[in-house]
Amino acid sequence: MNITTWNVNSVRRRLERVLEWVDEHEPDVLCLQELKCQDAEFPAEAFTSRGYSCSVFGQKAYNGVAILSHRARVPHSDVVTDFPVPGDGQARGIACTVHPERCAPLRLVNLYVVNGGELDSDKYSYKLKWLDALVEWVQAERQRWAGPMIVCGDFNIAQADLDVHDPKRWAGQVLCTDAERERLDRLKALGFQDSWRALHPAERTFSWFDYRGAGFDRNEGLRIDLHLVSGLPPQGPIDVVIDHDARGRPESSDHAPVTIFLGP
DNA sequence: ATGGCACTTTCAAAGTGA
Repeated sequence: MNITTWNVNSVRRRLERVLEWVDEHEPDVLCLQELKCQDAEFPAEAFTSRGYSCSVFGQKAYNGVAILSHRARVPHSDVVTDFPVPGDGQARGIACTVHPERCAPLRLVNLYVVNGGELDSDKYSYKLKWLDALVEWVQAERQRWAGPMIVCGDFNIAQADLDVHDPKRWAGQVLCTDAERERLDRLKALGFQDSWRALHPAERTFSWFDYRGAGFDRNEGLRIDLHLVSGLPPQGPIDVVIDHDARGRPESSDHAPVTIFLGP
């Protein structure tokens, strides 16, 4: 069983790249962020014809999240959207239960965390408020659901300096502030572990690279796309892969797809 | 301090991203 998270930076603009990747990797579950389209514009047919069912929470021009799962191998159910701040007009959260053939059902949360703009902006204060609401929401969800849970997505927070190509340059900048990191710490304190970091305790690798300044070619980026896992079987994730090949292709998203592999 | 690049809206300059 595997679950991919990928900020695609416009699903319509990126459709060929995404389908190419799906055909190559045949993921069981695909969590997308930054669709940048409304539900009706989501290219569902391209995915349903490949065997996936699509749950979409879209928005015009900005944000937008979706969970796709292979309907034969891993059907999904019990979809909820519009959290953790219901009615804010920002499509940033979608959750469901996935039902793998040979493991226990798993609650899956797909997030596009607020970016935050500049430190002195309303966007940044909203990001902190949104993260506070997220901690509350996940805590409640954890109480509703006793089984394994994964919270994945584009977190727009580099948790530690080891997740940053140039920590001095990024010190105190949005995505790296203590206030954001403190909220991510509180989320993890609910019983979640950053699966990639748990498997690679000292490695400096990134999931996002700026289009500007040839960030990818210079390996200058941030690791902000995560799978936080809770209540998995003792052996935990078998592997987590950040697909730099996909990021390096022409007309790619500025984020790489990140996939967690769970047994069996 | 600023721009670099990419995307969307609705046709062109501005807002957003990270």
